[in-house]
Amino acid sequence: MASSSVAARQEGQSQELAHPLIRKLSNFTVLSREECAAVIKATGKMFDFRTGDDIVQRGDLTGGVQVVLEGIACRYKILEDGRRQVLAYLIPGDMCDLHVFLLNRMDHSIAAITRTKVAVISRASVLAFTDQYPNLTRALWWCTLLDEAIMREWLVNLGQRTAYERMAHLFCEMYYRLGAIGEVRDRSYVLPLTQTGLGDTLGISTVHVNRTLQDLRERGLITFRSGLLTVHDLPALESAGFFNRDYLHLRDRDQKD
Amino acid sequence: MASSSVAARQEGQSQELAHPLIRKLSNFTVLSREECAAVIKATGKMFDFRTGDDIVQRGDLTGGVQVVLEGIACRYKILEDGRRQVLAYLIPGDMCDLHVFLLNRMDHSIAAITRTKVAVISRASVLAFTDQYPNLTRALWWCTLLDEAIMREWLVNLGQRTAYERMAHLFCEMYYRLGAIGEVRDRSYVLPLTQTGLGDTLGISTVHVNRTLQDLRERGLITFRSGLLTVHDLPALESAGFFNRDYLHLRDRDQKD
DNA sequence: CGATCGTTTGAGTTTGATCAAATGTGGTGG
DNA sequence: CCACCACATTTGATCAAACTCAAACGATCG
Repeated sequence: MASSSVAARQEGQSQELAHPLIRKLSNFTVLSREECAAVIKATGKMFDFRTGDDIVQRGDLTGGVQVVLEGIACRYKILEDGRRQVLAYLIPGDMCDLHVFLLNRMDHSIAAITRTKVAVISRASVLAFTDQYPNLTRALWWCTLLDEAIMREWLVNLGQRTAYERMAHLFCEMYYRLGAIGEVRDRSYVLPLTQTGLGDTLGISTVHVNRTLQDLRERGLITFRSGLLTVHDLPALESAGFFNRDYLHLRDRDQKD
Repeated sequence: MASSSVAARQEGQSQELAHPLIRKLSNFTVLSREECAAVIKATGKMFDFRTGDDIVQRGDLTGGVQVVLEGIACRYKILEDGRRQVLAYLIPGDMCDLHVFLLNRMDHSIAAITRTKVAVISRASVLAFTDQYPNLTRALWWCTLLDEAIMREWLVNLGQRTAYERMAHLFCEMYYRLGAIGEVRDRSYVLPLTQTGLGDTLGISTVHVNRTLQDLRERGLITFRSGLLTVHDLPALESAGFFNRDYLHLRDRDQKD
């Protein structure tokens, strides 16, 4: 269903706005026609990944920036003994590895959690951006700062909140992030995670995920069935998770509910 | 003692290397004489903060970048009900708020945990950097990517590791970060935290911090007295914390122990 | 020399993990 | 269409990690 909505946008609107990255960068600045063209021109080969495939692996050389066009992916790290922590979810418009500049190798992996379409922008193109398009560079930089803001909130989540609060918070966050790219319909969005995946995200065991989900459901806040999350009472969910959307730095137009 | 070592460096070396920010940026690239001069020229008024003072507060307008010259500070967020999570430690050379570009307001606060000296680089100067010095811009950007890498590891810490492992991991991280700027002597470094502060960092209660510290001490890995942390057995501490320094992206010259 | 703040210890409680097993559910092939 | 398999969810029982509360003890400082 994600793909059908992208198709709809591509028919109805200009190429610029159909490009998820340009839409994302436009949240921060107004890109000139030239800058948009540069982004589109730099967008190279496209790749498809199946559910579960690694898009980038720890230790890989960072060759360029991969932009998610469709689907959802996640960053994660695995400890020697198998424990796994999800670090972020990537939705259309997000970049996998603006780490091109950081050392040569990825210090974590990224996996597709649905069928995911990715476009590559070469390292050379990004370097060229920084040389020629200061405004575009700032917009890209802004993306990394936004990622950071989200990670800070996740730190608070894992460090201070209870399992119940964490889960409520995560569901609120995804509601707003996906809402901002038009992927929320009827107070519902696609969240193709298993309970194990949720556990690896929230730092709790699968069993406890299950009980916490039941708790949220019994209180009438959400339902989560076969990868579809429905929010029945957003204000209640937000207060359950101590959620405050400021950190997402959404533009006003995205903030209406 | 931090301040005396800075003074020593300033006498013995060129002004460029004495500037903590230039030293930090030099980890990523070679700055030209002109770029160094631009950084030094942009370094404006200096401010002193006492232990416990807020350097920046949540909601503040971001006016410019503040660089830590001496001392240690921490980023933190507080929930409505008082729970507090430390998000990062800032040591000399680190920047408080490269968030100048992100929305106007800080979404978290920064506090001095020792007497801290800070220099301000105006927003205009940073914008000018991005217009005129692509190489310098990339170096600044790299700093935010490094911050991100550290935050990712903290996420793993809070999400997956036990209290004992978390603490071991944190002590390893600070050992290497402070070591890279010459602040480790005799396997010891200044870590001016209370047990409450450690708890807010590691997501555990003060009481549990105390017991975990005792545990680490009894096993002969560290001692932590009056703000001085001594590492008695670094390899053991690293394996206790599942620590792998790759994520710090240290240069080889810093990696010797 | 109180007063304040930080550390330490003990006892009881809670949260969440682990282990084990039962119960869906969706797909595949006969 | 059914049997079967793999995988995910749900439930119960037990256990361990970490929290809370309470109190004592130790520094440090005006």
